[in-house]
Amino acid sequence: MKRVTSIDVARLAGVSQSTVSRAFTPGASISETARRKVLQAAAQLGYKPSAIARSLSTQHTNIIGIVMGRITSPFHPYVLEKFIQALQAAGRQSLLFSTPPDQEVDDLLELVLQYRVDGLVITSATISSEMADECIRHGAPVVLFNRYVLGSSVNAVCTDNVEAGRLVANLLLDAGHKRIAFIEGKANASTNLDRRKGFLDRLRERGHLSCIIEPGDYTYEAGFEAARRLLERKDRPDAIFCASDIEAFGAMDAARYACGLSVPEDVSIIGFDDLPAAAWPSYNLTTIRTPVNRMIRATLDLLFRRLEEPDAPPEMILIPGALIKRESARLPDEYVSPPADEPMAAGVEVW
Amino acid sequence: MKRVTSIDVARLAGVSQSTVSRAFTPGASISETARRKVLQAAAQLGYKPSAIARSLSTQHTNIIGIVMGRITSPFHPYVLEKFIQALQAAGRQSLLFSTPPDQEVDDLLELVLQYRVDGLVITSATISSEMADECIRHGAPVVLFNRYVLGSSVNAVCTDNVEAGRLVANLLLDAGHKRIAFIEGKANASTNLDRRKGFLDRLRERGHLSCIIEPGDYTYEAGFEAARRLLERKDRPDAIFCASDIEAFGAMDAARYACGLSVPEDVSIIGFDDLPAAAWPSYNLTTIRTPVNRMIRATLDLLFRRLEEPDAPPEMILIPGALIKRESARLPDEYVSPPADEPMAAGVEVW
DNA sequence: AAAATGGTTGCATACGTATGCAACCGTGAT
DNA sequence: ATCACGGTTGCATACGTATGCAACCATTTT
Repeated sequence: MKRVTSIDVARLAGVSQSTVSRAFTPGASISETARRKVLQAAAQLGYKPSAIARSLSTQHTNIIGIVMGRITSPFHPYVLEKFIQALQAAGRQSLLFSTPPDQEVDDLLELVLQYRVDGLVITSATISSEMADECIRHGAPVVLFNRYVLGSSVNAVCTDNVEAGRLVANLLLDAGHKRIAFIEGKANASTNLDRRKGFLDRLRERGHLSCIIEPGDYTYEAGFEAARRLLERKDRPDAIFCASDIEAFGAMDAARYACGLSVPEDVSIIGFDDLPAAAWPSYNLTTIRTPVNRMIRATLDLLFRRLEEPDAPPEMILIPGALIKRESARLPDEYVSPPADEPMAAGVEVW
Repeated sequence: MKRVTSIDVARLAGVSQSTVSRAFTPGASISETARRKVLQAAAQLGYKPSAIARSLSTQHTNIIGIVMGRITSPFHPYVLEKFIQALQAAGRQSLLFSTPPDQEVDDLLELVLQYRVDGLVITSATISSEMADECIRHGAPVVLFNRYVLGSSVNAVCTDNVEAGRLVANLLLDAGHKRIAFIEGKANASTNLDRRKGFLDRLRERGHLSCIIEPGDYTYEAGFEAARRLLERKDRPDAIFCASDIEAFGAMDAARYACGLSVPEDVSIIGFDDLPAAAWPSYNLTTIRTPVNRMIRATLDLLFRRLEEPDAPPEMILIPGALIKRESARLPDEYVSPPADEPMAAGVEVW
């Protein structure tokens, strides 16, 4: 099973290897007749140029590395699909990595860099500024998606989680809720931390000092159990802000099926993300929509700009979320949300 | 920004380039002292071996191509995550492609092969035997996941959709349902076709000739609308088999919130897949569990065997699904399902 | 002491493509 | 007819690593 190379094609077409190469290089200096001869010979032999050899020669691979924490987390598949298809459309390939529970991102980076990726998108995982610099030094600019590094030494695109947390605090207080609780996401995820911080800060600023905090981990089960614990207390909360929709679903099911309560009559529940299921009548969840599409666009835009100019100073782009008002929470009527991003949907054009 | 190569390291360490190469090749013939010298020099220079150059030299890339129809389809993210992590653990990388709505798999294959992948997993998309042979000829064995090619000329791992369809037919008839309907998945997906075929064939074999078929496309919205149409008929069905869980969720919501019916008192609903949400109390869906974990294991196993022996005759592996009995359907008590695969969960070890 | 053995090392080359450079060709201008 | 010029082509080399082969060394065997 001998591999067919450009030399074989050249021989058959009666030209030099250079000419074969040029026939496959758009914009190269080659006559139409030569190109036709070459392409015909190539087809006859079943020749496909080797991207590996080309990469070695040109010093770039056209490969973008994507490092994703957990692919199964809500809306990550959506992000991944949009990324991949946009990159494909831009003539680039995606080398995908997922950090297993026990592994650090830094170990993976070693591998990623060995494959000489042209650039790198890291989703829902952080890297140190030093590692980012190391990537730059190896010629691969990095953009963080949904994470950022304080001091802004790394390119990053992120939801404004703090501001969104503050918004929810305002809304719940404005609607007259008295006993307010928060169900956390994964303990030290920056998204969770920021949402909590904005929420608690704003509550405190408005003189509401007691907020019960239940631990969670961005799963349905955690939301269910946390809500059950909350709703079985004697000082049962009348409003629960969940750090994610998926936990909010668990919380609603706990309220209804484990505690026999009504939502929002007995307790208001607010989520975060606006997953497609949030619109299903079973939940009809009031939630903060993460501006995924805008984030994806911003990330690709930033990445492509950095591919051109790797040494430009890092940018950090913060995009606001927006409230999507449905039926799971009592909220003031007068509030109107600023225009939200499009919802997650197959047809959305990101690039 | 000069790239640091093995030659630079060799110079600093006072050895030959070959020795540097060997220091990074497990099992190569090199003394402990030399290896240490090299590794130290490499660390000092920030050297990382180039996987590209290595690939060119060794004639294999350690890259597996993964072609996935829609990443956002139910349980695909799960499959992808398991694949990626298992491949990573086996020291291989994943080049991921997703077929956009308008593109054919065959065009993508061209690209995939240019990157000289060592092997190829294709999920929820089919390729012709000719293309599979072409891949083999280029040194990349192919395994289809969740699809197969008739005539069994391509390696494939698949749920036994026909048999599962027959099972559901039996169960619904045994429970005494009279007006039975089927909500389809994506029109010409083989999974949809096979489920329908098994279901209808078995109904017919048992003398039940009338089954209303509503079109669908594997989405919540389609399930919702299809069920609404069904349930507004004067000869309202008393049982609906949905080609997927996600459609079943839509169907249940339509029954409850659009038609004011009770499930399963007024209508039995059965799904397919056993998504995590099927176990949530809001749905509590009776469904056929797709044996994803077994399928993933079988696929990886088959792939790894073919990487060793690319020319072995193709295998087609069919894995049975199992009924997961919950509360959305009236079914005979006596039926006990054979042992099911583990449910989809983060902790499941696939490799 | 000589020879055989096994472990290390370096040399030279292969892997497949891209591209700078010089050579070449034909065309139109002078 | 000569020259300049732009478009094509081939030659030669670079890209960074792996590896067969021969040379080398230290150790053990005879």
